[in-house]
Amino acid sequence: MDLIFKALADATRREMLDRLLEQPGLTLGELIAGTEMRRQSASKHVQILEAAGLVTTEWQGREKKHFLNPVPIQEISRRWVDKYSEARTEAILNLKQSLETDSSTQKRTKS
Amino acid sequence: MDLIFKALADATRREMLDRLLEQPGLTLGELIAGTEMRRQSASKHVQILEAAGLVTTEWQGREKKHFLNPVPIQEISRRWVDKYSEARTEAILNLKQSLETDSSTQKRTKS
DNA sequence: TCTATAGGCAGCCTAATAACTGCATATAAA
DNA sequence: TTTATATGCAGTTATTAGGCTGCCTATAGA
Repeated sequence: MDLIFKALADATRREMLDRLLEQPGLTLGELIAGTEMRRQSASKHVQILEAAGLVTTEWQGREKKHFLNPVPIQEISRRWVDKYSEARTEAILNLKQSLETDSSTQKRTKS
Repeated sequence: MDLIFKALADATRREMLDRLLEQPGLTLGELIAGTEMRRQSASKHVQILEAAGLVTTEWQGREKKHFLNPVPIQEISRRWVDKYSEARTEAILNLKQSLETDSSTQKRTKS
């Protein structure tokens, strides 16, 4: 799971996933088209995405086609995000409680 | 959005969120109880979580209570994860396609 | 066969992270 | 009022991350 979160932490990599969502099968060269990035940098990003299972690849001759694999994202969503959804109601209750609490507890103007 | 992904990229911070999910209102001292981490390190993590909107705080006297805010996680899920869910069917089709493609395209044994 | 193209791998450099120490401030309790 | 506790802020250091250059291999096409 850590690999997935780490992979998603970088905006460049999220953009790559977006592009692969729109256009499955892009090659490395196509992925960097229109960007300032060097091929080698993009290659490292792809490695990280592959290690996280977010991208699969397929060689066709000398070209390497890249495909998005949405499954890990969905697993994170199902196994991790969902438990926080259940907390929503409780969180709102907490908030209400704080608001109802005497506002004199809000000292320490510093920070 | 970047702040949220960055905040979630660190396992220590995800553990903090887990603890705040289970026990809302923990203080900084309570948060580091049982860990090897120094208070100052935890404080920085909390700052990052606060900046991402994942944690809200409330002063009570000299104590600072911490609360999980699950909303940003849900927004990410709704606005970002969901679009990848729609890709699932298509991704499976892509996979099928690759499998059906002549396997002789799988050269380059290296790497 | 020769040349151009697609990509991998290694190494280097810089910036961002995450941990720590030391010191300061605010509140609580004796 | 004095002391202990809860936290903040600044600065240092080590590790990680992301980008680049240089060079190598493999395939495609003339």
